[in-house]
Parts: sequence; C-alpha cells; structure tokens
Amino acid sequence: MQKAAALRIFEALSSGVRLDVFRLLVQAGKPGRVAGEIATALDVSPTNLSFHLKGLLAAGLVSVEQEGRFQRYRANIPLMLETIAYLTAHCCGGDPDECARLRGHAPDAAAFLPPLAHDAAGPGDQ
Amino acid sequence: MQKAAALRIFEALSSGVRLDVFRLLVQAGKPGRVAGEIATALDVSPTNLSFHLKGLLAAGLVSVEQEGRFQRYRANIPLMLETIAYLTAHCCGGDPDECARLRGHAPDAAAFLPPLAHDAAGPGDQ
DNA sequence: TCAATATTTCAAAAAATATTGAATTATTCT
DNA sequence: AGAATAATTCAATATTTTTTGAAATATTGA
Repeated sequence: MQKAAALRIFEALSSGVRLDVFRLLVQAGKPGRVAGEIATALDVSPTNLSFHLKGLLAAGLVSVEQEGRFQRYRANIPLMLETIAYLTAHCCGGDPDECARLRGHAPDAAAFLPPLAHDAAGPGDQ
Repeated sequence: MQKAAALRIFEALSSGVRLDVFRLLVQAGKPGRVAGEIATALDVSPTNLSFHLKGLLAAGLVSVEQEGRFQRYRANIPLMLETIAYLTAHCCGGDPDECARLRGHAPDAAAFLPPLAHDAAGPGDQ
C-alpha cells in the first residue's frame, strides 16, 4: 500500500455518515445492502448518500454490484486490515523488543503486528 | 471504543500532513521526536505543524511530554489497533464462516480479527 | 536580566467538503 | 410505449478544515 491509498482510506472514514455506512456494511456481511436500504437505515438523503458512497468506493472500502435497478454495496474488510499494516510498517525504529512491548498494550491485536517483516513496498513507496 | 472516538481517529489520519507525522512517529518508536525535528523532516511550518499535532493529540494518536523548551511527541500504536477492532466488530452479520472467509483475504492480518468475541461496548455504544 | 530558541495561540484568508433540490439516466412493470 | 422506481449527476450554497503570518508564552543560556 502507498501513502495516497492509505490517505484515501482514512479520508473515506473521516465523516460520520461514511463511518456509519461502512459499519453498516461490515455488519451486513456478504449480502451487503442496496443504496435505498442504507439511506433509510441511516436517514440520509439518496443524493447525499450517493456522494458519500462515491468516496468509500474511490477508497476501495466498498464495492458495488448492479442488481436490476438497484445498486448493492458491500464492505471490503481486508483492505482495512492492510491499511493498518501500512501504518505500522517499519515501526519502533527497528527495535523488535520495543515493538513487542507496544503490542502488549493491545492484547487482541497482538498477533497482527508483524515482527519486522513489514511491508513489501518498492522504491516508489511514499 | 465508541463512534465519536473512532471518528476522531480517522479524521486525525485524513490529512497528508498528519498521516506523515504519525508515520514518522511510529517509525521513530520510543524516543519519538520533538516538534522542531518533525517540522524540519516534513518541511511544514511550525505553526501549521502545531495545528496538526493538536488534532493527533485530541484523537489520542500521539502523546506529548515537555522536555525543557522542547515538546517531545510519541505515537500511540495500540490505539490504532483498537480502532480497527471497533470497525470490524459485529461483522459479517454474525456468520463465523463468512468472517473466516473474509479474513483469508488478508493473510498477515488474519490473526487480528477476533472470531466473534468482538468489542465490549455497553448499551451506550454508537 | 536580556537575548535567543521552541512552540503555541490567534485572527484572517484560502481551500476543500458536505448538503440540498432539481434534473438526468437506467431499469422495471403494465 | 409510458408510468413508476432507484440511484446518480449537476450546480449552488453552506460548512468545515487548512494555511499563513504576527503575536504571545515559556525555557534556556549568556
């Protein structure tokens, strides 16, 4: 992952409406929700929802599939996890002990932070 | 974690400057960096940096410690991990198989997503 | 104490985002 | 084909966020 992608993802989740939409879709799971259902559930105008869905879509956090005259949206959870990997890459000044100590503070998350392998970004990484 | 906290965290990371600052501090590890070092490294004016640090601080993503006339900033990585736990809580419409399938898409992150124990938020959770 | 350094606060201007309602596109149903 | 439905695009307005430079605060060292 590169900076621009990570930035789009955080921008996408930095609005209350979009955060609600994404959570709704995460909770919905595989069946997702069509736009109208989302608008009703969250009490957002279709126009405004469309605006916010576009942001989530551009970030890759949701996908759409046309279903007749409906548009069915689904959450892309794995991308969210990749983003954290990007964020925590090359952490702790390369000190594995320090890295382990940090991990200790978030027990559930412990197994996630990779020891030191970190990201595989090439020279173009920003 | 509650919605308001998660929102502050994503807002905090939704600017290129703040994302750079946070990554710099994640990579710096325990010693962190004083404000002036950050400003120089990222070529941001002290005034503007101060503005952005305030956002990161309000979100809890960084901490400060006064050191003479310097202010030393450090990243709070565990909070970032908690945020993802919040985001992926109650996922997949409660279907564990579906949850497992999703996890399969992000191998490194696989161990992070808790099976179904999920968050411990009380009735006030938004 | 005085000058220099580090950082923050404040107020104004500039830029980016969000919201609204009307119009448009595309699909279904009769 | 024509009416109804689902959703998006467009253009205008409102709101929020970011940036800038000057001024203020606090600490250090002469």
